[in-house]
Amino acid sequence: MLILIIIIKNIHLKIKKDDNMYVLGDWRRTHFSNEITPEMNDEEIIIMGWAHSIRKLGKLVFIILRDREGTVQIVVPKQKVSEEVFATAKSVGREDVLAIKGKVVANEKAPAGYEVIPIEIRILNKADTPLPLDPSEKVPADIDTRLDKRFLDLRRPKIQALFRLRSEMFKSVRDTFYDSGFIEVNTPKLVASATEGGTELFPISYFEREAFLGQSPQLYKQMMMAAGFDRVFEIGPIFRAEEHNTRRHLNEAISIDCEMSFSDEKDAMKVLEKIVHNVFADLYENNQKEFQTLGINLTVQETPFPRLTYTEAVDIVNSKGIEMEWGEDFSRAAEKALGDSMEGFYFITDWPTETRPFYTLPNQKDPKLCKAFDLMYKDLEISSGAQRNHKYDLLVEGIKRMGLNPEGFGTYLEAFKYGMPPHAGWGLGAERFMMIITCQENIRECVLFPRDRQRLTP
RNA sequence: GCCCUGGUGGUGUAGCUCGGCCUAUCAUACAGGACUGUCACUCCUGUGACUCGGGUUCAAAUCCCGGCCAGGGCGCCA
Repeated sequence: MLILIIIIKNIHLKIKKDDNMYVLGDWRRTHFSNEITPEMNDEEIIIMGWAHSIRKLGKLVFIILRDREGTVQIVVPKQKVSEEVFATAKSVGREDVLAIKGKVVANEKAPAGYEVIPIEIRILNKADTPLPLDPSEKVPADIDTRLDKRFLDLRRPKIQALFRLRSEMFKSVRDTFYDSGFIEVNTPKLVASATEGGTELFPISYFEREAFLGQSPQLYKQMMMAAGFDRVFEIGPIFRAEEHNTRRHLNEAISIDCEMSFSDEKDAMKVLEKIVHNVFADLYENNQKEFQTLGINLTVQETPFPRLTYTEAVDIVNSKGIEMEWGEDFSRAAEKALGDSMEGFYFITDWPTETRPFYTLPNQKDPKLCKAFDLMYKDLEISSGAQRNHKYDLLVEGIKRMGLNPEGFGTYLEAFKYGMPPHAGWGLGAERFMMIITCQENIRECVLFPRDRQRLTP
């Protein structure tokens, strides 16, 4: 008889619990974890998130609930909660999605000085077991495993912090652009021809024609100068079909691009270093929490950044015992030699014209050199730019010299015939910039779903 | 594309040099049990793996060859 009663009671409990399974109902979150304080003692709140870790101690259960902003300890003492709440708490598994209505209790024994005693727990969704990787970081996982299960990897507080910083970086960049008189534009990523030369493009099928994914907004943003926008910027994807296999290359990346009229390369460099400096200053000011989570001590480098001519840089490389001819681009060994002798950000200016694309303006006095620059951080190139060639005839000449066919450039070239102002600009690799800000060795860490030579999923 | 290193439970690893005592180590995870202050809880019991193909050998996780994949380096990357 007693057994029968227990069984019936259990069934009853189970049905009641199932009623609240997966049901959000009219519950809405009242607080994120970081909005709760010990001063809220006795206040009733609703919190929602994931079961980060669970410790069951017989008649006492601790659930660490994790949301976007952090964690909060839920304590479930059998004597202080209903039988149903206690049973639900005992059934919670790691990474289950929970909604908890409960009371804040100030308690020195709790990690944050407060904890929450639940009045009702709703399991909004169960997580399958075992988890394909451990979001609580007890056991490390290879980057390959992590990227395969990225949705779970992204739950880790460190990874969340990194992508929060990425978002804040873009916000800061936009703020500085807007404050400096730039207009944000969007240019096509489906393009008709590969005539720009240089990098390999991804061919795609465009109805009955072949098209390509854009390698750079370069030609379009220059046309915006002919359009009279004066100063434009674009933040968008670029695609490069190079079979590179390194920790600092991606086949799909985000490029922060700008172009400015009635300006030379020195003006462009000033905008670039202002953007970079402001990002560091803004993140330093507003995001210490994220840097703490990542264990990074951010230092803000003052402007102006050091300027080094290409010729000076070659001398430094050679003085370090790395052989390099004037006129060559820097090899990895050369970049590393430069990185050894330079701290933080620096510019390399006055490049040999031959090493730069056709749209770069050669120096009038010494046409062997051109008005191009790279922004480096130690041994990593993060941006390159230049004053552009705004004279139609010189541009056509440049295109021919690079072995390209001017006829393939269509409207781009035409834009130079009907009133193109002198202009300059640059492109900054967002992921490489993030590598520097967050001290990452592998660029894949800075993208939600990286695309590289082998990886096309998830 | 080239060079180096590697691929062992869900995850991360030990074992490989010198083949057999491997019925494969440990941690974590997972399942069950005990526990009212955990915070990497603790304790007990249990589940779960040798990248694929070929070869050498009485015998292969271990040695050889090839494929695939990964990590690192280089090249390529206007």
